[in-house]
Amino acid sequence: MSAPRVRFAPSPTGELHVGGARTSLFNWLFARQRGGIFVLRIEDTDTERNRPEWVDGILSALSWLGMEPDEGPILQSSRFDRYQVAIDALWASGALYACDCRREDVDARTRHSDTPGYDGHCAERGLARGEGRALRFRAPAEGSTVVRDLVRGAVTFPHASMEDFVCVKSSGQPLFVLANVVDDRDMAISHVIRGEDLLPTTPKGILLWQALDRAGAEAGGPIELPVFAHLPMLVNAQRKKLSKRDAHLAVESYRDQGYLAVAFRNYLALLGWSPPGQAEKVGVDTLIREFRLEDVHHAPAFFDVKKLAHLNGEYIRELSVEQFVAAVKPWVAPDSPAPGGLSAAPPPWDPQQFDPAVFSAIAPAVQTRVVLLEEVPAMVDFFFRPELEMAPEAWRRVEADPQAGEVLTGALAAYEACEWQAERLHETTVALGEGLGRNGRKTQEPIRVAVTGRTVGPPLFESLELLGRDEVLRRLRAALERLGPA
RNA sequence: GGCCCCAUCGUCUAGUGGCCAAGGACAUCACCCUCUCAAGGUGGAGACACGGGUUCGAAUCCCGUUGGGGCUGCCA
Repeated sequence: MSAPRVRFAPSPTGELHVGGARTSLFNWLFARQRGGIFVLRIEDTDTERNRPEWVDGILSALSWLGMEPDEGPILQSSRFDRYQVAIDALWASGALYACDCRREDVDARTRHSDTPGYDGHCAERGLARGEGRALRFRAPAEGSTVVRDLVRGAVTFPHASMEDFVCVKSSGQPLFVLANVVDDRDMAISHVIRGEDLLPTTPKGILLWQALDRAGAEAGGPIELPVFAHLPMLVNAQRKKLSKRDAHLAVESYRDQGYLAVAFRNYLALLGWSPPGQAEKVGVDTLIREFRLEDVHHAPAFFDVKKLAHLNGEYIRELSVEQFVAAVKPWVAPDSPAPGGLSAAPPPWDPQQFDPAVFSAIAPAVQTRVVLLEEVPAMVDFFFRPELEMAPEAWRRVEADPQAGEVLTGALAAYEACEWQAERLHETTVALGEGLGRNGRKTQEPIRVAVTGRTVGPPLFESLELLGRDEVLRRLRAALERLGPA
């Protein structure tokens, strides 16, 4: 069998959303596995509601995920002449008829009918093509069309339930089904891998395909029908198809939050499919090697951000410190502009204050404590902003601690003399606590809050070491002052 | 309403007639580790929608019911 040609064919009506990304991934995996070609086609026949600039977003999102198209983007809006040829051939062969019915007239006629949809009013009127007249496909009255689907098997659609559907608007513009079929023929697509929502329109496409064969629309004669594979939908918490209304759908927003592309891609692959064996965290090589359309699950899947986040944490921890530091750079020391269309939130400090050496030193401790790259700045901000941001709830804990003053005073004295090294600071602090009848856990808290402004954060004594004696003492004094006389 | 698809722990899934008193992962709970928080380790709770068949044997096959979803547009 020759190398397959597949396509991802989004309509640019928004940013690339996770459902589209999953569809794209399965197409891409299939192509890579078999040495095929992955085509990106932009379905923008509806000129009313498409925005050309969205194409850039789709491209950059695909690129982020490592799924660069081998061909394209090909815009349907640039191919109207091709559709015109197909429409003329179809018309000449009698596969189409003109219709000037208005929607409300059709509705009025069919309101009490058993068979909803268009009633074939214009089928035999012999109307000429022309302004204000749509073109409908003459659907067969009997028989059925079978969709051969790699994930679902053979699905039969009786023609009796199919209306004479419109495939050319009264404006002369082709509708999705027609453009889709003409493109798949022209681009020699061998496998149509897309969302299950397109399954019901597939028989229409097949009928159009066969009509095009009969009409001799292309010089080369009949073209073999592609193999279909309809992927289960991605649904929201209400089990409804993901729509633009659902929040947190844009792939770009995951990138901007600091999800790693490898993690995101790995997670996407787990939606509707699973690698053999027990491991879910698998590299792209395994994905490409093991992916099987035949093994794709049939039921819809919910996009679980919690699981994605966990996977992301695993991938973050797997990074070397150097890789981690490089990956976080847009969040802690942004260049302008950021690479790859990334739009990271600016760090809460003056860039001048950022010290790469300090950050690199604390990075290993940070790496196990974040699940998203965007969480990093808040975890290390106390290093890089002289005016400490004190979390109110953290300070309340200090105020509620009757020994807080003693701990801080004791620490101030002990740290003035102590060797400035994390392990020494640890021992010193524990000793200080013992004198007050406190364990290490209790002792470190007021100090941590005084120095970092929070009750949680990176290991305290390493942080103190990095901050330096003078700064630590300064913050301890400030906290003491804020606490007031005991 | 019509046509079509689907149905295993809360979630994502393994399972293709006996290896399943149903396995893994996330989430959750407990414990261990521990300077906080994480990470890590150990353990727990947690599902075959229901009813009929077929079969020596069914989560796996068939039928029905119920439930969910998609499509039904001169959107894609």
